[in-house]
Amino acid sequence: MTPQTHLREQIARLARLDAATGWVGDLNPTQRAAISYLARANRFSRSPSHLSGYLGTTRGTVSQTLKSLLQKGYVTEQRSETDKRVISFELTDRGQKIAETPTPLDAVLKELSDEDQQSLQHILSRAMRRVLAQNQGPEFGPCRTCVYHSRGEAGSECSLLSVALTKQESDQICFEQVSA
Amino acid sequence: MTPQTHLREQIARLARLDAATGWVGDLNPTQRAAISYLARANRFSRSPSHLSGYLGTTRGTVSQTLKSLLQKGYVTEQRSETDKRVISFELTDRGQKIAETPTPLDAVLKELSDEDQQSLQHILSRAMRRVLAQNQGPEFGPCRTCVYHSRGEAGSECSLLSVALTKQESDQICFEQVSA
DNA sequence: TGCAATAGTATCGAGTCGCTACTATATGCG
DNA sequence: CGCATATAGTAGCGACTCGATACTATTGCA
Repeated sequence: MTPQTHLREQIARLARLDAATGWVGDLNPTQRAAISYLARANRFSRSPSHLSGYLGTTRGTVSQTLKSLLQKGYVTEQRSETDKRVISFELTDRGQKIAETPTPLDAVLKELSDEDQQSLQHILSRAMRRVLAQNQGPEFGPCRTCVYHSRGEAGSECSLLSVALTKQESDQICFEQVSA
Repeated sequence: MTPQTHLREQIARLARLDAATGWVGDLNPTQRAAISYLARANRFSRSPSHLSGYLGTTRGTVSQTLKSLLQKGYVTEQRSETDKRVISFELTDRGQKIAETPTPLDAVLKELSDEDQQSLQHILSRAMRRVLAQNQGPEFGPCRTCVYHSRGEAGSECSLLSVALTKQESDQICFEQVSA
């Protein structure tokens, strides 16, 4: 077995074990991942299409996932005014609470030294960028790191969509984001 | 969002994207994980129970997974002589071929610097040990790193099960393994 | 000998997931 | 303008995962 395969198995196993032990209430791992995404994504990026891009699955599957989250009261949906094909989802208080609940893996990662956490962060980001380049998928990074992000006097702005951004919004992730 | 949550999401997303893009033929991610495990586990550790311990799932689920792999010709099963409750699975040539096929994530990890690969290895191992300690599950490390492993003149031996081990077997993983 | 522990399986219901087919809306081009 | 094409989302199918529960067969211990 190559060292890369060993690494890959470790990553997969960590994710799997966290998913297995991290069930909260009636949410399976995918449903929880969807909630995590909605908690981080900005208002332009909370549609089924974007979620499927982030999760690496199809729109059909995501549609089902969101339908069940809707039925269980974790999210609400709203059709866009400007483009009537688009639906934007939002977390309810109940969903927000789930997003803020740490998993067993969170606790373990917190116990690592700051140095280890930073290295891990950097190495995983590098790997992630390469995977995404291979998939030709968007990065979903935060606005503040984007080439279209410009800091004005009264706040920041997205020069691509021509909208003002609050400080909070600059930290949210966006499907259009391109690392500067 | 805490930095740990960000790390956890990166791990989960990498695993998810690899699973999504890494379909080989008619095998889903779990089925592939099962094949990877069987390729690495020694002859004492290739039963449904051990696989379920490794994957963090239940015996019932694993039983189904192995049944479908059996039907599709990736594995064969054999009842143990000594304990007639136990079934040991083995990869067919077809299964072996799958285990040796690298995934997209393998390729990406290979492009990382040797230093990054080593750091990642160490940090993930540390995290894994803590997760397993929390779950009270076995490590499934290779025999050669085990407290019960003793190197004799003609080869190595497992002092727990009292069996001689070939060089190859010392590199396989075992459900009884306890890091020295 | 008898009873608890263990290994594995069957079955159920909810859900994932790729796939194909479908509807509705938007957009580009002649 | 009008029509073709692209895009957003959904419905339904079949294979499968997964937790849960209930079950059989075998083993081990008191």
